[in-house]
Amino acid sequence: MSERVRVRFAPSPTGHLHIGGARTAIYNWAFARRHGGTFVLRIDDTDPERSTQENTAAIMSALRWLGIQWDEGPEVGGDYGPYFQTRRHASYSAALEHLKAAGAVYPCFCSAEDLQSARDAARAADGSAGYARTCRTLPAEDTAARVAAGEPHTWRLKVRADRGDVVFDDAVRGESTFSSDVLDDFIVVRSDGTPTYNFATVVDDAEMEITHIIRGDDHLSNTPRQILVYEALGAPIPVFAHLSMIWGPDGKRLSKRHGAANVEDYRDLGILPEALVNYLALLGWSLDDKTTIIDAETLTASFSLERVSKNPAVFDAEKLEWMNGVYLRKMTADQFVDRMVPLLTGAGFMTGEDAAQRRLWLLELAPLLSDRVKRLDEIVPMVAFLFTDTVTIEEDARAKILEKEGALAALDATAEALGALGDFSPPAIEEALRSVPETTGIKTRLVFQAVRVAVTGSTVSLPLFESLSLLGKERSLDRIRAASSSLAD
RNA sequence: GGCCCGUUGGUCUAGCGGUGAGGACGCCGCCCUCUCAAGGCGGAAAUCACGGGUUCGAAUCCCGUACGGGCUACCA
Repeated sequence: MSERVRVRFAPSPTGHLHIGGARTAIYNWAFARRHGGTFVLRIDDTDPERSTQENTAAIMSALRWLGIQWDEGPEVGGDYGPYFQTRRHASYSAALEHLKAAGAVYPCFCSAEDLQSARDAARAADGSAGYARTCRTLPAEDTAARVAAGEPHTWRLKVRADRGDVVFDDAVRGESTFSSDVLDDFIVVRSDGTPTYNFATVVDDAEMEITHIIRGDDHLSNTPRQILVYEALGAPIPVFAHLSMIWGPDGKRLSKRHGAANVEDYRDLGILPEALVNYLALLGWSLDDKTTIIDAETLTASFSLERVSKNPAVFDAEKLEWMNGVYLRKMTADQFVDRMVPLLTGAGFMTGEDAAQRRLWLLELAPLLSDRVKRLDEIVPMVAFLFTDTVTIEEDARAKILEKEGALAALDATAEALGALGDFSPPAIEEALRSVPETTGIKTRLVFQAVRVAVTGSTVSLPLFESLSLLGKERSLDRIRAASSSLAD
């Protein structure tokens, strides 16, 4: 592995960036960084039906959001472009010509329908499914004539009769062997002249001098075919590393059926990119026996294929959220405020201008939030009471607290104590509030809860003294008095 | 059906012939405490899928079985 490392992430833009794809990208990226190699992004858009530019843009923006920078690829360029398969036809036809000249490929005139029925029959008979090589033995003069006459045909790879088993050493799963009799003469170029996936990827990977192919498990069975293409092309065979799948809780491949399955779903839920990268990095790879929080720097300094686990992993959204909370708590107040401002303006609580003017106020609010939030989207409901003129008191909060014996007296006494305050700082408020139980004999717990309900509308809220201080004296008193008079009725 | 791959607490994992099988999430309890969190401490939770070997000794090595997954296209 002393050669220079070149790896690639080659998504097909048939959808947005999936969690599984994101992990594959992270592993490739980390591997490249670890070895001082090159990480290339290539868009495998050879499926014209489902590939869209919108998806390509979404994938790239998701990667950038994650902090996964590619060294070569769309928008950044590189010496091995173009980086879209749809623009690489010249390479594929050149490769095909090369194979034709070498006699490594032959035309097949079978129709898709015939192939299908032959396949069905073969499978029913003996379980085999490969192509019967009907056209392989056609005389060369005839096939040349038919091709020249424009008869529809595909091109198939002529697997050498003496090839034997295909054996390769997968960097994560070890030695894998595929028996030669499951290797049929598969199609490399379709009747419309476009390359099949197994052909296009190999041509590209060979031309781009990719040294390590780190990809999903679902490509494991394709690997022997691809090795055959490398051999036919006379290109060096890269190291393969197959990553196991990411499952939903039901043991099926993670998908939209399970809820959020795309990177941007998690972004919208208020997950931090560094938390998602951390979580995915450790979903199938480990640094040692205890590391659970790992930053990008450590990851890119220590990632290794040897420590990638072979078994599939169930995606645990709860653990991701816990981890997100860890990152949220690690942020400084300034960083946290930067993250919350868009949410507050988005909720219509304040304008960007307000946010700038009230920066100090926001900085006081931030630490109250960061300790009790796992996702950014929990912030808005938690702070809503600070941005409304009045507050709606929850039904059972009213029944459970305000209608209790002594609550009314507690509110009145609190209004009085607070009204006398000049300094409306949390410590001053605390002192005033603590005096209420002393003078009235009402339990502290009831006093505090009554005030909390009156001011926030709920029995659960941010810390009381700070909440009152942030709300301001006037609004706090208004709410306490309003609750009191509603009770007096 | 055929071919491949996988199997350590509910989940992610450590382990690479001799451990009381370690950590994390989640769960439960206690402490802290103005509610909720956060934090601290403690606990329950794994016959290492099962059955055979190999070995003085297997979660670790070998062979089967079961279960799960992937591939089996002129999709990627």
